Amino acid sequence: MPNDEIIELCETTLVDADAVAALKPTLSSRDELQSLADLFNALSDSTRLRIIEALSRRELCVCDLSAVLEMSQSAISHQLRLLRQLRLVRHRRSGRLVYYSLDDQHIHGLFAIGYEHIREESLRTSQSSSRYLNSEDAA
Amino acid sequence: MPNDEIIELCETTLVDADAVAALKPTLSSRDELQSLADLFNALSDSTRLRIIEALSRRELCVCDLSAVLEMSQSAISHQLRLLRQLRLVRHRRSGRLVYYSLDDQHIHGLFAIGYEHIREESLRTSQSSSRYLNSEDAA
DNA sequence: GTAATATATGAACATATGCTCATATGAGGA
DNA sequence: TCCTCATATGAGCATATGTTCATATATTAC
Repeated sequence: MPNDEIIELCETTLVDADAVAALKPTLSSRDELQSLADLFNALSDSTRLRIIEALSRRELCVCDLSAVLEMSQSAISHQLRLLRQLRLVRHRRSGRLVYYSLDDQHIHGLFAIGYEHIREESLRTSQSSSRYLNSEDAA
Repeated sequence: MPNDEIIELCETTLVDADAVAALKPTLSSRDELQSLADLFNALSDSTRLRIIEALSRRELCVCDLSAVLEMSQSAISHQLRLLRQLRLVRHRRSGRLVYYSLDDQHIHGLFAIGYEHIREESLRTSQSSSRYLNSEDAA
């Protein structure tokens, strides 16, 4: 692939050129960060999170998942495909049924930390409504 | 808001009706999972991850961030707005410059776990290419 | 073999998203 | 005041995404 086209972004002024130069080589590669982004992207949709939470409790076949989420079988299957491709779920066939289960221990950790964030965030916003700080950006 | 419209999804057959009925009330609310999804969504784009990683090293003004990422000031500003609204970054004004920094300890944990996943995943895929399992879903 | 059923998948559609471009805002210096 | 510069933001556009609908595939029962 044709890498490194000439980038002309010299519109910007540097405030701390040394810091910028020192920082750049220490950052992760774009590929790595893209993979990370793909992982988080799998968790960025509430339907997929609902699927993941349900599967974290027990293995389920597609039709039961469909019933749990009250969504169409097709919608569930499409999302399962995505989760499968990212290796976040595992599947096994049993006759006509296909059972899905979680295939990643990291997900529990990500959920746990995510929940901490949500909880503290709801605290923060309820505080800031009765306080003088950060009246902006509350959208 | 008009909640609970009549949902008719009885197209699906239940395999384990008891399990489904038992599982449903134990799951998180849709609002909670939507908030979680919003958080992960903020991390689901590589530009934003690059911004977050840079800010995790040091506070930066917009123009230096722009230089570090080699992207336009406008693109960076738009993404910073999103991160600000989600309270993931903090900003302070200094004359004409605006300095941004990370405003969330959870992000480090999310990054760490995410990286573990990536690393193991790259192991798994390099293994499976020389093995007989999982020839499918390798996309 | 055929029929029935569980799941997978392609196409289509509406909506969301990330960038660019042009411009607005806000602060400092003349 | 007027000008300059750093940042913010709205509009527009191209692409991505989540769902539905129709249909394909795979397995069991007959």
